[in-house]
Amino acid sequence: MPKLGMEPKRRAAFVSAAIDEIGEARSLDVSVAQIARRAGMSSALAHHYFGGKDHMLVAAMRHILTEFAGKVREALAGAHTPRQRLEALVGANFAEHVFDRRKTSAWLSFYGLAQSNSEAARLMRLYQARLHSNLLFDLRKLTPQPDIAARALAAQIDGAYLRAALAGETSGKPVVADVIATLDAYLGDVK
Amino acid sequence: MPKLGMEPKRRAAFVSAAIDEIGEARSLDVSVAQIARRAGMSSALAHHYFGGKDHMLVAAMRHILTEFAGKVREALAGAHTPRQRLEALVGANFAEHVFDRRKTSAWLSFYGLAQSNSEAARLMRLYQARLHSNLLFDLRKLTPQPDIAARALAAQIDGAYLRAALAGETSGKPVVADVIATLDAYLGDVK
Amino acid sequence: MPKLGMEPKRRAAFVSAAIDEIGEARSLDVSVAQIARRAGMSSALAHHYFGGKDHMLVAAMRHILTEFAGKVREALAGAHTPRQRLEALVGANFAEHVFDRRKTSAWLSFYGLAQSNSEAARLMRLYQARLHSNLLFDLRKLTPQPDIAARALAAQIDGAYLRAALAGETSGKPVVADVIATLDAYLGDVK
Amino acid sequence: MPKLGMEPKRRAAFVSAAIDEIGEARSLDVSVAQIARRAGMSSALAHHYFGGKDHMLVAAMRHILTEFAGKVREALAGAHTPRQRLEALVGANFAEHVFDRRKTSAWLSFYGLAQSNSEAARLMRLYQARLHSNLLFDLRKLTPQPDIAARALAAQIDGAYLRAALAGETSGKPVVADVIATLDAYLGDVK
DNA sequence: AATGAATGAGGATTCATTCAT
DNA sequence: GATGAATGAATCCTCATTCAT
Repeated sequence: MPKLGMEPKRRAAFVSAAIDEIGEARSLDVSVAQIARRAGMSSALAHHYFGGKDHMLVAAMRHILTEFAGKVREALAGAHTPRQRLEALVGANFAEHVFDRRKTSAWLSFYGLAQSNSEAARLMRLYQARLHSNLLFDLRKLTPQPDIAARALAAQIDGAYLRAALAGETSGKPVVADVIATLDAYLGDVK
Repeated sequence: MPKLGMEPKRRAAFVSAAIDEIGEARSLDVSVAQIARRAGMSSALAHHYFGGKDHMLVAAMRHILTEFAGKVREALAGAHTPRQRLEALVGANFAEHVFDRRKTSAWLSFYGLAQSNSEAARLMRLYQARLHSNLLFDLRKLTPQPDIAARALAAQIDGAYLRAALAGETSGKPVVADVIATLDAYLGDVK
Repeated sequence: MPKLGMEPKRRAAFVSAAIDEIGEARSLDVSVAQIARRAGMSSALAHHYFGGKDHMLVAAMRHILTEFAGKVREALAGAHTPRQRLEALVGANFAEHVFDRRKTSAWLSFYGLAQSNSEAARLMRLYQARLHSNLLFDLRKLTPQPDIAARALAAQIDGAYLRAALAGETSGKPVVADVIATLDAYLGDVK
Repeated sequence: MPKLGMEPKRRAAFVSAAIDEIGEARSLDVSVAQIARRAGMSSALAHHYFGGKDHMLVAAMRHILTEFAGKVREALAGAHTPRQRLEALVGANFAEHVFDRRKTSAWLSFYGLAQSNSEAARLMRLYQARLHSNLLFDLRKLTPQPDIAARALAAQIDGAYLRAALAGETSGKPVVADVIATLDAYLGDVK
């Protein structure tokens, strides 16, 4: 059974199982054994690869973040004007792929983890910094006060995500319009 | 020994100890025994009063919410125009009393609880509904599209709170200005 | 079932069960669960009372030592001349009660524990200091060089105990004569 | 890659690493993985060579014993009279090479192993028999009661080693004089 | 020969919860 | 009403050992 070079695959399987399990349980209180069972491996192997439960959870968080960053990059690649890029960015934050029930649930749980685990906190700050910087980049070209608008939009995006996730919304579509409305308001475009 | 009428005081002591403990641990993973020790009572008594750990956590959440609602009411009582009331409302959400480190930490942890505990979810929805309705009440008098602005402000308030809490900010002051800026943007008041 | 003031009895039961278990297994590699089962209680209670496995093992070591000290005191109480006292002391070290298979086995295991556990090391030093001081007290009255004789006798006692215990001897009687012979040799009494 | 005739070297490396690891941990509770890591090989290879952890520990014990026997033989080779031989023998038991901290620590741990592992017990008996027989050989030429003196000296040697090792002494020198004093006492040589 | 991969078994420890007093 | 006593269940983690390569 044991083959060479399995580590990356096994790690990915654990991470995926962890996200599923957390998403289903709607809590980080899932046992390593449960995750391992779902991944079809032993809990001992999980420890072998990750060194501990927390490291595995952080790996799961990192995975979600990396995947999300990729989607954002794709979305931005298809946009050309600053306005288009901003709309694409907001859209990416509420895309179906991101708004999957299991992932929103896991993400909300990570807010808890980020309070007590420094590596999780670091990842959370990384996410926040990226979002803010992405917004700022294009807002600079559209308004003389890009900073305040960037902070407002970033906060609204996170808050709207939080509210929608807690409400169990399955689509982020309606929320996108709300965020764009704030963008318009800041740009002074009365509709 | 046991005095009459002690129950409310004891319950309050448990709730207060729970908030402190959660705030310090930055996690809901605190044991009933720890909370009871801090409260100066036995863990058995905690069960006697609350019927279980989760019920006690929900009671703590309810306490924070009730206290917060009182502060909001006070703040609104001192305001007269819609504009003043809105500013007071935003201010109340980031008042020092609310932005205490232990409370922000507990509140963020409750986001996790609200995902798996239906009573906690109910309280969270109650909070959200109140915030939205408070915003809407005054926005109605100021703009023809109060709904979208209310949703935007509510989301920004929650998101900003989240970001500030995660960043470990000790004051909510700077954030207030950001939210008011969005209000101005929606009202078309260019500064 | 739970009664008040049970702690001392329970602790004693755990300690006794621990000695039996260690003695039977001839090793400190016994699980807390095994000890608890033998004591008729749960392993959780063992942790409640002792705070951890090592603390329980040290308590067992302390128990053996305390009991032994009592036996020595008794033996010395019945002796009057220095010579009688020395013989009584040597006899006490190899008395049947002390030479019980389970206890010798546990004691040998404690030599291992004393290497890595500082509290066990402290107890071991206490035992050694007591033996040496007891020997010295009476040798002072019998020889001009009591120190060297005390060290010799103490070492022989421990070494003989070790050898007999490893050999699985069930009686310490023969050994007593050997130690007394050394005493005689030091006192210059040719037999 | 694998070279021929490597087995003896690899085995020796494992044994040496095991002694070091046990000596450092001051306990037999060291994992095969730790030992293998220190030896620069895989834990699987350790099993391949020794067939199991206990066999490896016994091999380590045997190694210490064999090495020690060699030192004793060397020491005896340089001595000519019975008295010289006895002094050389005692000296060898507390020579620096033997009294190395890691080795005393490992040796004390082996007392534990000898209680539950029959092969280790056999080795321990072998050591004891050798010591006794070496002492007896020369004592026969010096005293009419060689037996009792041999037993006394053997016990004192082991006991003194035990006490010195537990006390963390780094030199066995002082102890040698004590043992010789007992020899003198038995031979009736008053100093 | 040598190892990375994998696991089953077991261990200490924690904890919410129950119950007699 | 209040608590010390007690536990069953569960958790994370470790480790000796096996096996395909």
